[in-house]
Amino acid sequence: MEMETKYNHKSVEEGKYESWVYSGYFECGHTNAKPFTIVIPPPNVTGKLHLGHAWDTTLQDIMIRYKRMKGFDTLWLPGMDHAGIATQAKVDKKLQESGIDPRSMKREEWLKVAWDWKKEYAENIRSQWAKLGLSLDYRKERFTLDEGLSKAVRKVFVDLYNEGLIYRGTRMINWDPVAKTALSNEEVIYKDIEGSFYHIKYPIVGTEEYLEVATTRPETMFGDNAVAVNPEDKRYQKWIGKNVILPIVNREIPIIADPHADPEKGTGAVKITVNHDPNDYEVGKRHNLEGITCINLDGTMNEVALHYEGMDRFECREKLVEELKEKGYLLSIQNITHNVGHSERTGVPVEPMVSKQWFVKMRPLADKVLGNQKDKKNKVHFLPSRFEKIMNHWMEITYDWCISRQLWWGHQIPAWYKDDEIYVGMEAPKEEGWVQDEDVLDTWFSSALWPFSTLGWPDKTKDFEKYYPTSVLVTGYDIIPFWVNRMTFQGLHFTGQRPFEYCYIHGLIRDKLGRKMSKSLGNGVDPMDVIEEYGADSLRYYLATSTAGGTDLRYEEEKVRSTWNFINKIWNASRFVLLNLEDYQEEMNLKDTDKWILTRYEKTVKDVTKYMDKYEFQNVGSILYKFIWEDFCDEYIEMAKFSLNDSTTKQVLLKVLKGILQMLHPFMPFVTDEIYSRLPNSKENIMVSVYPIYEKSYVFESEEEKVTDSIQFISTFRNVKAEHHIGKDYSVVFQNKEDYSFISKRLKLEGHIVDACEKSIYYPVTYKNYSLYLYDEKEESKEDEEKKQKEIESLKSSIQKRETLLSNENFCKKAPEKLVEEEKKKLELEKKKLAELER
RNA sequence: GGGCGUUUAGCUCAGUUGGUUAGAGCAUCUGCCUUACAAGCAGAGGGUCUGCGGUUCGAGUCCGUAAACGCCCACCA
Repeated sequence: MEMETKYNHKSVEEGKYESWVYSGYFECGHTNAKPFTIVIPPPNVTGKLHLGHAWDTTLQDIMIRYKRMKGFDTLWLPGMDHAGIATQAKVDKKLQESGIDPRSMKREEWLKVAWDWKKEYAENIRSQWAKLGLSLDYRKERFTLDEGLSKAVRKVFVDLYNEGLIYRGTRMINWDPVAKTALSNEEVIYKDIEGSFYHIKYPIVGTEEYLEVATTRPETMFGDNAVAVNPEDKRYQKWIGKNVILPIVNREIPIIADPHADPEKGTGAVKITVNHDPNDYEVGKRHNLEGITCINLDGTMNEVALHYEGMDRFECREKLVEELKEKGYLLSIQNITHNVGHSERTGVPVEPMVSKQWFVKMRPLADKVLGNQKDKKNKVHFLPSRFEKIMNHWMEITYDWCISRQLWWGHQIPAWYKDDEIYVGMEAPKEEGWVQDEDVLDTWFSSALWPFSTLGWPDKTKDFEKYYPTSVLVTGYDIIPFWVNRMTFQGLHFTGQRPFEYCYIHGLIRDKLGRKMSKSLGNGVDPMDVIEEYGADSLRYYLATSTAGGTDLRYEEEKVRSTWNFINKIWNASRFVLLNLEDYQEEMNLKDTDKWILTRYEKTVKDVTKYMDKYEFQNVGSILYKFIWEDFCDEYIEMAKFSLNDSTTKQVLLKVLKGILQMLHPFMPFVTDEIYSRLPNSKENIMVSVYPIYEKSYVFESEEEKVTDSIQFISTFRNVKAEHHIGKDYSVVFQNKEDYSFISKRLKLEGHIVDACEKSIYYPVTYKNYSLYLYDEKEESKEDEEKKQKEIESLKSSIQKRETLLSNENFCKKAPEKLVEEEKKKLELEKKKLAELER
């Protein structure tokens, strides 16, 4: 079938993915070669993939496709994450919208709904992966709640518990009052918000005086245990040990001395609410204060808050301030901007709460990572390397990880209770009367095991033996604390090895103005829409080559369009080659121009391979773009038009085109497959063809230079001709006996060449050994003379600069000889040109 | 407060270990329908590489310093 005259991404991409999957090309285990493994960062089963996913997965697909063509046994393992809080929130919302109160359901009933949800969204995600062309081995697909992965989770929990690295305890934790669950520190996002600083009068018992206490959270005063002042603070020293009366509540609490009170902040006297503030909790421990809880788990006030019982915490704040004002306790209100922790998932301000939860003791695990990172051979290598610091810093300051979540969607904690006894084990105890912990584990607890749990661990499977540790992990820098760090310590602890050799970090996708893409701004771009308009190949190439590693990417549709143009260029160049391929023969009799393109091609193969091995796709992109568009299309194809009957030309065209397609294939799998399949003798599919290998026997330095010089001369000629607006009436006189046949053909000089010309207006065109005079047939203008003078001036100054440089002894002594020689040559050339101009 | 990143053409970005006249896409200007491609071809204009100081024969690149913007961590009564 003939190729269409324009690249049509829809018809090219149609049906290809299905045939790839069917053919089994994506499956690992075809060879005994060295394995190359990537586990996909499992997307959450909460929605559609966004551009960030498209970027992240494209990078991985490029690595996998490259390594596959390089002969590795590649495994790219797909999977998805149950995403505890996020999914539960979505399922709940859906139920509520249909008039059902999710919490009135039985756990089992609710889970059934959640699994249906999961199924639907997993299908959707798979179809998006297909659109992107990802070469995933679906036989190995995993889900974080799979039986196998659950087993790994239980094993890790039980082992850590037995080693004393998991414990249950009452601590102050971050509480999400909407999701009604505990959170880890990483799930709390601090945001600057406008707030008020309320100055409240706390009367001192037995006096007429009072302490002025400033707080941003007056509603917590029902739980106040004390007022703290700094022991060094002269203003308050006399009151230490006395009591104050809590307004409204009318409860006496002591004035204590504690360094936590900062004399510079607020009034220097700070109310201590042991159960509702992390710092106060520490103060409480130091002073043996019994905490008083005044807020319920759903964010409403409890009975301690007297007549505010049942009221939402923020409404209570408002009403309470009014009451304080009425009763004369409110001294002033100051407007301030302060940082308040919000739940990453529900977005509401978190409530510090004292609660019994499960924790992972982090110190020993983190130390193991820090130790391993000192081992250059076995550490996780970050790309770019600076991101290692982020992980190491986290390991240094990390503290115990709260892993229990009061949710239904997740791995239920493998702990059973009977009276005061606790049993932790892989399975429920056999005796009667044991009740399993209702809570589930933090989603990241199972994600942390992903690189090995997906390969069958803790069983000693063949996959685990062969494909672990994985080769590269690809993710955004925002996920380092949540995931990369935790995979690293769990991997080291349980497998004794790093979970991945390299950790390739990319940035975030932003909109054209540099803003994060978000639902609230409405600036999100659906990758499926982009694929519809420009094709997956355009999107992939754009995403992979537009930015250097680790930096953010501003999405620009114009650039995707420009990539489409590039593919259209490749399409048409291929069309040209294929249209001229009849009578194709297997003999090679290389001309200079063939040697020129082959030399450049080999250099391209060498450089591209170098950068592919370093995963520097931006560099690969620019090298390929330049080679394909400029060298292959603009020059070689144009040259080839003069020798299309030559079998060698055809063969060179084919050889270079084939290599181009192969090097582009990891970036644009669909269109390269389409064109490659049309090439003669392409028996195998491009994705399992052998990646081009640098061949020195096709490098011809002197011929390359010779042809490059003529190309430079051609370009100089066109430049002069265009600069002086010379139309079709002109004559040329060659100044020496070089071979101009090739140049004449490219410039279509035939009919313009004369032996000599009488006209006085002429322009010298000189490049290296080539030199001719260009005569314009129209009259000389003043403008032309000015231009000529300008050129003379700039030549003179350039000559001067070079002479100064060359007369510098240090330069001649210290600079590389080659550079000095080149400078000398250039100087001579310029002098020659100047002489021509001034003749 | 600690750390990191960015700052290069009108816009978005490259620029490998210091070495010709700092590159690309888009945009702009000029001339071309030259049959692979007008979503193209051939040319052109546009940058004191954020400022200052230093090392060097030579600095966008290395060192120091200042600024602007952004991010992370910690603190945040």
